[in-house]
Amino acid sequence: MNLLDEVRSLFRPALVAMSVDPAKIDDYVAMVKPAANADHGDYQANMSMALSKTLGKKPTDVAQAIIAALPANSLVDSATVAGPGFINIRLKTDWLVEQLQQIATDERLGVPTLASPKTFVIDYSGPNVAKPLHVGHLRSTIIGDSITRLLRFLGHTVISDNHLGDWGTQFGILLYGYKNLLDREAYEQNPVQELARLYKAVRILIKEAGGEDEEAIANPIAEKCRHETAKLHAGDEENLRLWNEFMPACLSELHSTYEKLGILTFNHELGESAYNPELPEIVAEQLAKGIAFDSQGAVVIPNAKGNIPQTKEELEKEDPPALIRKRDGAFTYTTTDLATVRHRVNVFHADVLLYVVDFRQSLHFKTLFAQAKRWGYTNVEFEHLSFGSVLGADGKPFGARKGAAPGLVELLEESLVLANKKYWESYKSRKEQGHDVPDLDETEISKIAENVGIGAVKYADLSQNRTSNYKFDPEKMLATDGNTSTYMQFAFARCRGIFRKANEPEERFRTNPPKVILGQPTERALALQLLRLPNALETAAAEYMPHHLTAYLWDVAKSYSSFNEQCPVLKAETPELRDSRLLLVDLTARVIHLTLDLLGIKTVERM
RNA sequence: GCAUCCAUAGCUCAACUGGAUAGAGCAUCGGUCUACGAAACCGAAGGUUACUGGUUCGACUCCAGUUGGAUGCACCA
Repeated sequence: MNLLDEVRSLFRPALVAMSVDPAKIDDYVAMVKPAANADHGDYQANMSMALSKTLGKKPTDVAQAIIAALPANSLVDSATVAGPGFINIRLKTDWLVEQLQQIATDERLGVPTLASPKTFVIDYSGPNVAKPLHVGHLRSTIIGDSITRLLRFLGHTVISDNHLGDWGTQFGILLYGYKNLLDREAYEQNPVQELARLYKAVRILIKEAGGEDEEAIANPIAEKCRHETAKLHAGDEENLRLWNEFMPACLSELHSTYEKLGILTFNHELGESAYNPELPEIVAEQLAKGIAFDSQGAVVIPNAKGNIPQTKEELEKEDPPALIRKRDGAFTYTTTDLATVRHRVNVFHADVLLYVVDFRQSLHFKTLFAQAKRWGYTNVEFEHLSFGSVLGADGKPFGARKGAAPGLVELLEESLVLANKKYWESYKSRKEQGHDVPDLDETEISKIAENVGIGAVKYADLSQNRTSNYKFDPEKMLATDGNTSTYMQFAFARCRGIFRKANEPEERFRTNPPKVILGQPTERALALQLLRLPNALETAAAEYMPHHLTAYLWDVAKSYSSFNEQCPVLKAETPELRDSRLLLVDLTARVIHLTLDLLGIKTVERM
């Protein structure tokens, strides 16, 4: 049950009755929204002003007419005209009470399952497996993880595929390092650590050899690394053997980081290497179909406009074509991405392909999607879910080339230590105040610190609009006050604390819920927020924007805190009121738990 | 040079896609605990939404231009 849709459904017949242009009714109905200001009621309808011209009446008269034409219903308490022609709607409290009772018995808390689910293939994280993850990898990984969870909860089939960078220049670096700088003993003891050391050591050598521009052709070390990569791609036996030896180590390192982050296991991890055998055939097919062309010794595909600009003048005016086979015969990531499209549609039967990748690749995806359509994938929806860069304190992006970005594992570790410290601070101050504070065992405390610490890092990122750039500020990321996961986890822990003290099984409130009494304004406000869950999830899913979930959580948790302040639960005046409030508390806990879970963040019973 | 994105309170960000008085959090100032958890609550202050025009009942949002920034632009991925 979606509150907003319920209200909107009343306006449709009213607008039809007023003979509004049928083609535009959807647009007008969409002008029913949650009230921007709670003083104006629960919902507001803004179509009267827009309609006034076509109907030739004053906006306020139009509003009156719409109100008069609303069908009989049990949910609207009052609909009044305000200002230049706004319609303010207040819902019947009795109706809210009924809805609360319904969602209490619903495992999905009122969120409907989709009538027509789709199959999504979502591509996110996609790290270079030879490098340790840094803060720049955080966004793709956790945004993708959250979108996967959300779409699945709504009922879609979501196949997650981690398109690993496992075949590129970074292996050339490892191969060069292995052949020239290896500490054999260290490698045998701990291959992952030694490979990481080699990787860093070679990067430093490259930097020293080439000065600022480490990719300069003149850089002898970089050249040797490229040579190793080329040999690998050409099937050189030794390099291939080493690649097979390195991969398990690299992957286990990567997976251990994912585990620390607490993200879902990928359904597939088909990296670049997986598609390598298909690439020659793909280029051949596209050439044969006349959708790829020889150009200057390479094979290219047209830009999104369908052109292949070649001269300097032409290239200055529009986007370049993309290479799918280089002059030297090697393939590019565009070729590989075309292979992934084919695989995801033909083998995974995707209806929608999602790519959670940095906004800097938007030109690449624009070109890729256009080519995929020319190739025949016209019934598939392509979405590049781009996100902004991670910026340093100076406001400049952490270029992958600068290599100065803080490591992800270190950041998580730092957050965890801080959360542990906060726990003991809280423990101490509560003891001093005479609270009855249980002495938890060490494993439980470290579990709490982990969930709070990791949650803080994830939430800080997910709570921002993904399209904007992201200033990496450890202090803000590790903050535990304000709009943070800690606040939500705290609200949840308080809910659970009440139930512990009440000594009541939650089951009673979920199988045979008591009648809710919405006497206090804070009770009603909380109830309304709880009922808005389906709407929040739909909004977040429609735009693949997890920050709508955090905004909703923040509203719920704030409403709960105010309620908690003003409405005693266990000491409520009557048993009926106590029951009513216990139900609200249980629902709040369930809503917070669910929404945090969709963000990939865990709750804790105590903190 | 061309293209994409961006510019909102001191700082970090919202604004449900064109609606009422542009909202939060930090930071600042003031008020709340013999306790259902103060990791909290209540309040104050803080704005010419970069600038200039335009579109219309109505613009942070759409259009044009200006300034400033980020990013991308054929053999890295």
